[in-house]
Amino acid sequence: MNHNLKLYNSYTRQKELFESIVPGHVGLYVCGPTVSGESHLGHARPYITFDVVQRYLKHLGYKVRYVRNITDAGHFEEEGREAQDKVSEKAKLEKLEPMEMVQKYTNLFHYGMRLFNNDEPSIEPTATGHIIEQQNMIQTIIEKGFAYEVNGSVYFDVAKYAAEYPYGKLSGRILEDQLETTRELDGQDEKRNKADFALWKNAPPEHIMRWNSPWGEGFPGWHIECSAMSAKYLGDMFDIHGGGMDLQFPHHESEIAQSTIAHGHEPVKYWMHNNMITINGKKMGKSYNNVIKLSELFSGNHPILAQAYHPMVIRFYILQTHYRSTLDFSNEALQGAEKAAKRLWETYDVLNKLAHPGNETAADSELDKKIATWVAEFTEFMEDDFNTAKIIANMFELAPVINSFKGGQIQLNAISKATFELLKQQFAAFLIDIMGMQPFQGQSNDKLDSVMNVLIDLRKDAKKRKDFALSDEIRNKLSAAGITLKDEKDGSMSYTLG
RNA sequence: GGUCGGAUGGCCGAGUGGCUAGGCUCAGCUCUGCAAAAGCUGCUACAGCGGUUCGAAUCCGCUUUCGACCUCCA
Repeated sequence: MNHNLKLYNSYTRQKELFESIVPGHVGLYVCGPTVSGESHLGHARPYITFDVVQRYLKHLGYKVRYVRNITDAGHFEEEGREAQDKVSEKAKLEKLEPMEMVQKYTNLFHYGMRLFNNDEPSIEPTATGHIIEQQNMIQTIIEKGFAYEVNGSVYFDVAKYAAEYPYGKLSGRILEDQLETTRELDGQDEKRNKADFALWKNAPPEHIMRWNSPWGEGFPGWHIECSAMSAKYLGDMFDIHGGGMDLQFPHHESEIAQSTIAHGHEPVKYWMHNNMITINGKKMGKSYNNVIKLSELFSGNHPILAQAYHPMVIRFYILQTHYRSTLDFSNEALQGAEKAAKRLWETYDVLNKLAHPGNETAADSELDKKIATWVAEFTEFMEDDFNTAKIIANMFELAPVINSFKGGQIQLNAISKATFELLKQQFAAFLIDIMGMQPFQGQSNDKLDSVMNVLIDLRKDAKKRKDFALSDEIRNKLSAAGITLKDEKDGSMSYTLG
């Protein structure tokens, strides 16, 4: 593979040259959603971020197997309280079958992903569909002596693990701190150490989701699903594991520990973590009760929202910032992103309609060189840890030039045919194929086109007769209907929807 | 309390030891019957205090301040 892709590995805390384990192939695992509720703006970030990652890897020529799970078993545990299953608990409240609710939120999630124009993962495994795999993995860990069973539950022995392996390396924490902060055990506690985490939980009688196991009826612990499913579909050592930074500990740290024992080595070559979306400086998340759901975002139906935002505006807004920086939500920021995204898209349209005269040498070699540089930097920036923010900045450097070609301020022969073709091809490749942008204004169609042509002819005629009252009326009424008419320099007229 | 990461102009945001990031907003101009769009021009920056350096917003230290994780979280 001919590239110089560097990505920031959270595990080593530095940018590393990407080299796939199997030449020509990439295994990518991204922690998917827990479908016990509707996805919100915060969830959009990892899935858009890693969509671009897998798009770029494909662009480089890799065959990518992209696995993104659906957590539908809802196996969470809460310290100091009886283990409970949030999925089944909420289902009772809503009087739905657990799987009915899981299905509903899974569908909503998929709907959102499609609107964002995220490619579908190659495999989207569910936790409930891989109970056997999870049990097998737990069994292996028990056999190797790193897990113990108590009253139908199985726990991972973190202290024993940490004696031999660097537990806490990914999240940068020291186990001693965790072990020392022993809190009072409230009788219920079965763990040998506070830091131990559940691989399998015994299900209390009221628990709806339950499966048979060698340890009795129960349900899998939180972390084991990702380890079991990634190993099944990507092998016990795969290239990239992605997810939100908030999953680094304990989720990903535990994945490393489990897999290391089960397979005898670490499971992942490169760990990638996206930063959070914040609102008023605070992380958007259910614990803060400050989420804006995707459906609210698209409809504008939320007290904080000044308007509705198109999915492509959200995508652009997310890509305008580097994925490892926090990104603060505000109406102002979204509105800025909306204008910028529209202008960029229109520039792309303009570029597509330009016809180069065909000269081999550039009339303005300096401009020619500048353009070639800006275009070449698309690749350079992408390969520097997926810096889409800088790519977009370069596209805006190009925008005035492209528009000037159309406006006539700059002649197209200023640049060579080769440079023009490269510009056109790379602009499309990065904007459409790699960053995954698509048109976000209303799509026109043949019928609308013919209706509009009638109106445009009427207006042209009115203008010719200097009947500006009529020409303005046509334009104003269309504008009220959400259609914008533009008088082009050459006397023609064009229209845009929305 | 522990660990880690930020503080950039009206807003959002990139980034680097010396070279205009970019976008949005705002003002002026060109074009236009008028608009819109587009183009051109302009406007505010690198939290504070020290240090290293010929030179730091960029490296180091301290201070102030915000946040993330340590519990479910993308």
